[in-house]
Amino acid sequence: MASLQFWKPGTVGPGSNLDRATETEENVVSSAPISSALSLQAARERLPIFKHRQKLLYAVENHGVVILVGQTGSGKTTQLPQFLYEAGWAAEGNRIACTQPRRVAATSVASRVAAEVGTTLGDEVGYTIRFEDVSDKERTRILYMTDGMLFRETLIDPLLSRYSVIMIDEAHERSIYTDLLLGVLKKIRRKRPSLRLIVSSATLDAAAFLEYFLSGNSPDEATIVSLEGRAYPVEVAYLEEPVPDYVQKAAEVVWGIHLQQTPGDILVFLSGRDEIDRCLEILSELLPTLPRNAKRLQLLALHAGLTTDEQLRVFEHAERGWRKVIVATNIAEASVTIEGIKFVVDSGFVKIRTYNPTTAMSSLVTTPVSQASATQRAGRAGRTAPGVCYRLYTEQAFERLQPTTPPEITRTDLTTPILQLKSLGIDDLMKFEWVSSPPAESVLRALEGLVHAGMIGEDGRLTVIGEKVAECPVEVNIARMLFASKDYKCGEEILTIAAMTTIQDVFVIPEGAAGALAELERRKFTAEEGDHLTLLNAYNAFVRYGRSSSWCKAHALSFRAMSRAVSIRSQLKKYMQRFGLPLESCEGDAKRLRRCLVTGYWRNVARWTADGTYRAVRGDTVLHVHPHSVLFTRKPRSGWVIFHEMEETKKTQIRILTEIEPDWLLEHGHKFYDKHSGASVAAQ
DNA sequence: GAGCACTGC
Repeated sequence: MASLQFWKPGTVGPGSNLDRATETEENVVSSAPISSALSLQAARERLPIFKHRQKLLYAVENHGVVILVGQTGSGKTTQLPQFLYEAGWAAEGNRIACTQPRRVAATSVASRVAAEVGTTLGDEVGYTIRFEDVSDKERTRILYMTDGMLFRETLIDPLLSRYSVIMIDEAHERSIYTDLLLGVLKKIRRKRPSLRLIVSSATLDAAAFLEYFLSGNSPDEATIVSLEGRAYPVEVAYLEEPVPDYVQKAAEVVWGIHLQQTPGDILVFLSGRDEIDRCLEILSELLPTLPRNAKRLQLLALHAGLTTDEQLRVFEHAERGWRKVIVATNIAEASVTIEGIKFVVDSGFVKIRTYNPTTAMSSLVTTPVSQASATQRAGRAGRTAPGVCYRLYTEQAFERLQPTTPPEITRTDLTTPILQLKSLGIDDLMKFEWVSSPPAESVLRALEGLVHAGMIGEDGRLTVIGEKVAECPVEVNIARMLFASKDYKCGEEILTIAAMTTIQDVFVIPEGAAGALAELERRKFTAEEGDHLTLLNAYNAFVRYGRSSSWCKAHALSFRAMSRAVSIRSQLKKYMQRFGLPLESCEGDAKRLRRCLVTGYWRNVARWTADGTYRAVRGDTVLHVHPHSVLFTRKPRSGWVIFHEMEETKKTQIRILTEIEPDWLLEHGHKFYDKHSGASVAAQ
């Protein structure tokens, strides 16, 4: 059984100043009810950031870029935009923007600040996220938004002329849009020096951001301002010896903490759903051995695959005499904040998606976390009181971890980002000042793909269709399909399919017996042609039965995902109308519809083989059908399929398949060879 | 016969 004497202690985090300000957390979804603007104002002024007010305003006044180093709880996100507002930065029709990598953060912070300012949300203080614009064109002075939204705005207003100050929050997370925005903003600053930037970041990355903005500029272009945080100290304990099975060890450690009877909830970081289930299973087998007088242990899972209701359960307070243990994926590292966590158990692993430009394949692999990640995880134990973090690896192993996680831009398909940069008039990508350069191979492959798809001409400039597709918030191949629907007279259906393929986890298949029932429900939508038409059926049924959540529940569909599909569809519909693409129905002519699908997916073709797997026509890779596919159990009659995406996990899998006829590929002028017979099966 | 880390437009 777990015994904690093997641990070697150490400490991270700030000093133990327990005389703290009243809790007024930012970025917390479940915040306390708002009593009155007056008491909020009092709470506001107790925040540590108030001591730095003059220093901050001076820095913004005198430098183009301020790198702001401050921990969660310093109040930067809620207070700094207000300081700037009060200091007159939003005068004369100017706006102050603050970007967030996530939608919930943008909305929850905006509503908090609106309350502090004493205004209705959407008036002086507002937010803009995809599908929701709660702001006023004339009156909004402080605007919270997702970084993706602000990047999109640069496509319409390349100098972002409405804004006087732009604060890029959580920049250390290095989302792809954060990186693209920083690159574009550096360029904008040269053309419009009156624009001020604030880049908010964790300590580790501040120097890199400073160096980035100073490069090629005068020394007073950028400066660093540090704020003290308000987190509590977290004691860190390492294993003395590595363990072979960290899932087993995680369960043992949780059990050990629990038996010690020190109060406080436990948060465990594992890499995925499988591990979470296994860990919870081990713990539930131990439950009967719990001494009669001991506290009870409430076991909870937290990962993105759960329904909203299931996710919300982790926020409920444990009943008297119970302790919560939440076994989570990386979702609990930054996206979801749970109050009252006193113990963190960190496996030191995370699943990371990386893109290989050479094979055009992405892979999802369990990888050791970075030191920055491990520090962030540990910090989850010290939000409301001092805490302890148990790392399931040795201190030497921690020292060997890479300092930060590689930014998303270095491990993703750049097709869409590059199309958008081109649309911004950035034609020479080699001269673009990336915060972190993506691999040259990625840039080249993306350009090559864009030329193939007809988005970029031989001169390297955007084509007419390329200009339009750059505006569309979908992947390039999907956009191509939308445009081709005009020729195949199936705009209505392709629009639905485009929306459905961009959402994830449409079908909710629970564990155990309920899962088998859900599988049967799912089959009711099955189209024999494949998954694209099955998704179309599910969408049409959802709309026909009144878009109801109870209907979704009864048919194993995610109401959240389906509602999102409705929003995406109506957004894409506006683009189609703008581009003069007709919304005709194929009137049940599935063949026409499938031929249209080929216009988008002609690079994703696979051929069935006798052992039930497929071979990629490009690259000859062995491909496994994802178990959620309606073609998982069935051979396609023609033996040929197109697929939406492929991903390497333990095996290389393809998701969302549709059967096609090989000669339809002829229309795309691409040549494929049958590797076994050597015969050209489709040639121009 | 078997599986999907997390975001965002």
